[in-house]
Amino acid sequence: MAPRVVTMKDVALRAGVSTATVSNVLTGRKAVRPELRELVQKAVEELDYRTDPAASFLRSGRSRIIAAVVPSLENPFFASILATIERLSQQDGYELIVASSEESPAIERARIRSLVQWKPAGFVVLPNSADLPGREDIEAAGIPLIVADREPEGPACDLVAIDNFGAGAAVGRHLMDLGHRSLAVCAPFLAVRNIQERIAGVAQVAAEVGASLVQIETGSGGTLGVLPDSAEASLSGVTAVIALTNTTTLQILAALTRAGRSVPGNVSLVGFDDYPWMLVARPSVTAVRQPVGAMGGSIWARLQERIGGASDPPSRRTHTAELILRESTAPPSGGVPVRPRSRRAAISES
Amino acid sequence: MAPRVVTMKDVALRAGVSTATVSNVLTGRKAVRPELRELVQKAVEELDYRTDPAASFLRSGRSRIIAAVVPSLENPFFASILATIERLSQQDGYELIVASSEESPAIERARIRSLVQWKPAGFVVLPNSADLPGREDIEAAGIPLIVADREPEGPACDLVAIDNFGAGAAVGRHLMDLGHRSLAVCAPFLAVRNIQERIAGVAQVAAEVGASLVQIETGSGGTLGVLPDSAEASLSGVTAVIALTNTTTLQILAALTRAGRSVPGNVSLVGFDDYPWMLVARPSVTAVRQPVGAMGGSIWARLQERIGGASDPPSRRTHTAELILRESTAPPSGGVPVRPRSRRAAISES
DNA sequence: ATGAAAGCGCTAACAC
DNA sequence: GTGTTAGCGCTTTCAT
Repeated sequence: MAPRVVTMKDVALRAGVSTATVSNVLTGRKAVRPELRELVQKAVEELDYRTDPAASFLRSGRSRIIAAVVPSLENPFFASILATIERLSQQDGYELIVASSEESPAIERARIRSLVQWKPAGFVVLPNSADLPGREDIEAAGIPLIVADREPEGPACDLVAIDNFGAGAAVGRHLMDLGHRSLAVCAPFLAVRNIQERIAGVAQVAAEVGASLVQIETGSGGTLGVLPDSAEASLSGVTAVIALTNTTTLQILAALTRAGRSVPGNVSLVGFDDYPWMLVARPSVTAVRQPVGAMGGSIWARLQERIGGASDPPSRRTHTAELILRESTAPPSGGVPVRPRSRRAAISES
Repeated sequence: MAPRVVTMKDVALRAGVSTATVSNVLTGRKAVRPELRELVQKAVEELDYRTDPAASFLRSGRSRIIAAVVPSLENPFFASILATIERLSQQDGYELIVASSEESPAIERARIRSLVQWKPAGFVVLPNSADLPGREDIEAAGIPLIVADREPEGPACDLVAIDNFGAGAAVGRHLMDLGHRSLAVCAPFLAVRNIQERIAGVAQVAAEVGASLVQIETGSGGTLGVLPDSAEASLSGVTAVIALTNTTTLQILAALTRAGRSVPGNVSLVGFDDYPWMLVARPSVTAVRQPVGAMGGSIWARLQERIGGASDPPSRRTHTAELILRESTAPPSGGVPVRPRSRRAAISES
């Protein structure tokens, strides 16, 4: 079937050197005289030799694999970040193993444990909860780890995220400027760090002008699942709703529509994450845009440094989100805007 | 760092058997006396032993990895299928390596070639084009391959797809029933097999009643990229537009909105793939729903059979798509529907 | 700077 | 049915 597979020995033979030298040329871990180096490279070309990852993996105890664990492969936010990491890591000769933690800390831990077996060159984890179970497994194996999106509790680790507080504050400010004084924030789960920070941002701005703020937990039901009764009730008392995740944005929009409330006439809506459909929705949706491409880039950049042996203290890389103003936000019925609107508003610097 | 790693020898020692027996218990490739079997399992538990995939991989020449190559990780259609495969394969003890072919046959080939190195237990490819370059590499390595979504030219292979012709026909019938006689179909590229089949389905129904049908190629520009002028012009002459992919659906909806054409008053729209946002768009979008979960399930089921050694001839598994009727389709201005509408219409059986 | 040789931990032959 | 043994192809000492 396979027409005889080319091994390193064949290359060594053809180049007239030892396998050790071939290995040194290929891995670059030891200097080789330029002439031999070229001889080897020529032989590699001619034979179309490719390193057997299995043998390399077994002997060196490390694979050219990057392991990524995300809460869901279907959520476009995670998918975009994975796409960027796949593209970049692939260019550097790594393959990407993906695992979904299905929004469950227990699964997250199990998936990490089995991925550690593969001794990947690096781990990228977007945690479900503040725990990050499995962190010890990764660290015990001495594998570099970059955490993104949500910051776990415990000792500092390399983190890539957005300025959640700033994003929340920008949304709050926008709504205050429009004259809203009665807000609701919604998320599947409120007890997550990034959600808490977004809420804190909104809350600070609201407090400055004495606006009220209710917090609504929608649970992890299907995207368009029915909201809890209490949530529906809370929603009815406010003039503006802030959806703190992309799934919540659709959920709330559907709920408001079902309840017959016109947006933005009756209630304003701000969404999280910016997607093409928000432009074709009627009204188009004002939303916070997270720079997913840049985040993926930062994750890979930092992971590369760690794989390369960087041992500096853990760093936090914070990206700036941007509020995209569209039609779903307007002054409350009878209210008046305090300041003029611009089409975009940068949220913060980092 | 690592507190001494548990090897198969340790397990053998503790259970008082040979490593071969341990291996046989673990892989199940050879029968082992029940008592010993239990002894080994106990030792495995107690020592928390896990097979080193590197060594197993090197020796057996096959890894417990599934390789999946898709045109894009960000397109939700592909993401959903990957999510299902990840979940199912993970349950059976495989890890999933994903690769994006970036809609390019050249990249597709390159990615497949480097993945073949990992000697995965199986390949899943959703091809970019009719070529499926890289197919030889997979087959030469004797690795089972399941192709999905688009059928490649050349010798038959295991395929999982939808009944594209039936889907197109159902859409066509729906629009004919509403009284439309001037249609347009749109896709990024028309020269793809599944797109051609969808068009053929529409065309057949259109021909039966003498309706006109124009084909528009929108190119692979950004989702909401501007349409070519010729496309805009073609669009202006029809009373109904059928978007044949999910990206096209958004593109066309945006273009129609930009052109100030009301949907469905001025023009009807049918989309492809069914997403939550289609429910909150105004008007909500009539669309063809592909059973992505079931397709992922079929892919994994067939791949498992092949991994298990099944050598029956290549099979085609065709799933039935479903037309979800919503607000974006209506009789053309001044026209009258020929038959009453129902909320759903099954497209075909398979 | 280079080569010789020793395994990495496991599975597949083979002998019993 | 079980144990013994020989590598899988590479990377890594360790001499030279």
